[in-house]
Amino acid sequence: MELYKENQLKIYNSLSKSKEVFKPVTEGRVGMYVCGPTVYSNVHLGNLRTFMSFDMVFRYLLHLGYKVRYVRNITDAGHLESDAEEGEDKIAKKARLEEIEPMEVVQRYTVDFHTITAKYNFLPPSIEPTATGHIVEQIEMIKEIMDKGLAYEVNGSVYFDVLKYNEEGNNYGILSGRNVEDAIHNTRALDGQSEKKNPQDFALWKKADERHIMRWPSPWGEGFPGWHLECSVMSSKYLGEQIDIHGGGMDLKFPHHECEIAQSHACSGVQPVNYWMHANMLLLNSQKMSKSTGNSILPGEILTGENKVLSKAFGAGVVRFFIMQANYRSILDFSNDGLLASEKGYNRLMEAVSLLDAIQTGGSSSFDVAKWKQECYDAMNDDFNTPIAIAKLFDAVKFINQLKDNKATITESDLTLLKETMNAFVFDILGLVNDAKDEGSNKLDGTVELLIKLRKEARENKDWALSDKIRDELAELGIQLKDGREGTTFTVN
RNA sequence: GACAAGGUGGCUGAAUGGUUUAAGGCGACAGACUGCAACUCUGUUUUUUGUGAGUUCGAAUCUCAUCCUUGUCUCCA
Repeated sequence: MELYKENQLKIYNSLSKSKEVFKPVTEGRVGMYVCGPTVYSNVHLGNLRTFMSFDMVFRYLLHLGYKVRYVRNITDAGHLESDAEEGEDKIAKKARLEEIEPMEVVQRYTVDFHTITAKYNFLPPSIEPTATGHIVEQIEMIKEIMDKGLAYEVNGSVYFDVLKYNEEGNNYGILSGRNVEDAIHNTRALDGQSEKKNPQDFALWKKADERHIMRWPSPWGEGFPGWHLECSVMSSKYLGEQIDIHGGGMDLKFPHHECEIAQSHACSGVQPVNYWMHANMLLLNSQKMSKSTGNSILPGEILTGENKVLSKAFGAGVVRFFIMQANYRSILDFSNDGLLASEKGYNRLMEAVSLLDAIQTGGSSSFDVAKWKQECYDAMNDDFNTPIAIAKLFDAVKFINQLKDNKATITESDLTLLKETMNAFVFDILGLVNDAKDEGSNKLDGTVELLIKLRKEARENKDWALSDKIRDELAELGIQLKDGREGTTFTVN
């Protein structure tokens, strides 16, 4: 029997602002859409956290036995600059600065994005559609919205008529809690000579001026699609009119997701998303990340240590563990101290998992493995509460260490259950990787074993100066010797 | 200004009315181990939940006020 039948998953729905029992449209299948990266620069660390949260959601749904179609788009059409660079496309701007083709920029940062997500052990989505690959569908959707009378053309651009949409009994603002009247007051002063009917209307299609490189023909002339349209188009194309889960960063709630709801609802007449999930933001050293103040770091720079923010390089598994120790809906403070603490905890967890293969079984168990297992699932079923799940894993770590010291006992069947559950949660669900695993080569092993042997001889001769020299200099190289009852072992840090 | 998400121990970070005299990780302290350490293990430790009122038999959890942080305010993940 599939695990989802015995686990009642609850998800916090941003739309209702409450935890709801998860019930997919089609039993046993889940359609999930997550707003993907804009590929005109390296993926932002905060963005990576969002994607990592949904990678965990994807993993847990798969673990529960759902057939999941996970769609995460690539925004490669670029968007307008919000500052004085009027009418210029972000990707086109970058391309001009670097004197290369726009699609070259797209390609470079798409590859970078895939490289980074692979390093952080993300599962690839089921479909990764691009905005530029769906221009035809986007034009079709605009036509459909115009046919319903909810969009209008001005000078080669098409805008969504928000006021009319609301007059027909809809609620633009249903997700973000904003009301349309306030929006008028807040934007009127800034938006004097707009060609829009109302300031809160948003663009579905934008006319391209001469300088705009990325452009496509349309019934309204040459132009490019509005930012919000691609997600409506691609989610309905691959997941249908009503999808189960739509995810993204908190910052996308308004206007992006609000506009998505309006566009999709205008076409289909139904609420397009059953469960809206929003991952919270990330701070760096208790402050917002900003390139201009230097308070920023790229995901790749964490792994190499080439940055001014952290004292050393950290493995992808450590970073992932650190992020999973916080709830996806909480603001997370990324810091050197936080990572150092997580690294220790992470190492303890991994050591315990490694120990599982060498455990002796007995006639009884001094730990209720079945109950513990259920508690792990209960944590995940409660809106993917990974911090609690990890706390539970450390209950098992303590037990495993007691087993190693023969201070606890376990039966054969309980050990099998313990191993299965630990591996499922640590590797399949949390997606952690054992950073240290593949670092030691045979040559290194042999060399260190030789030094351990020399040190052992020195110690037998009470030559503490020599034995300490070997120990300390190896430590400086990142090789830590561990003197145990049955001899000396080592780990590579 | 409006809307949204938050403010919990030395740090990180759970718990949304009573089984929590606030989980787990890190740190600190003590013991075991060690030639001494480190590692590891075992045990102990700290806060009364931004501030001020209120509701309740009972509040971190609900209400009100106030301060602070972060995000967003229409083409910026």
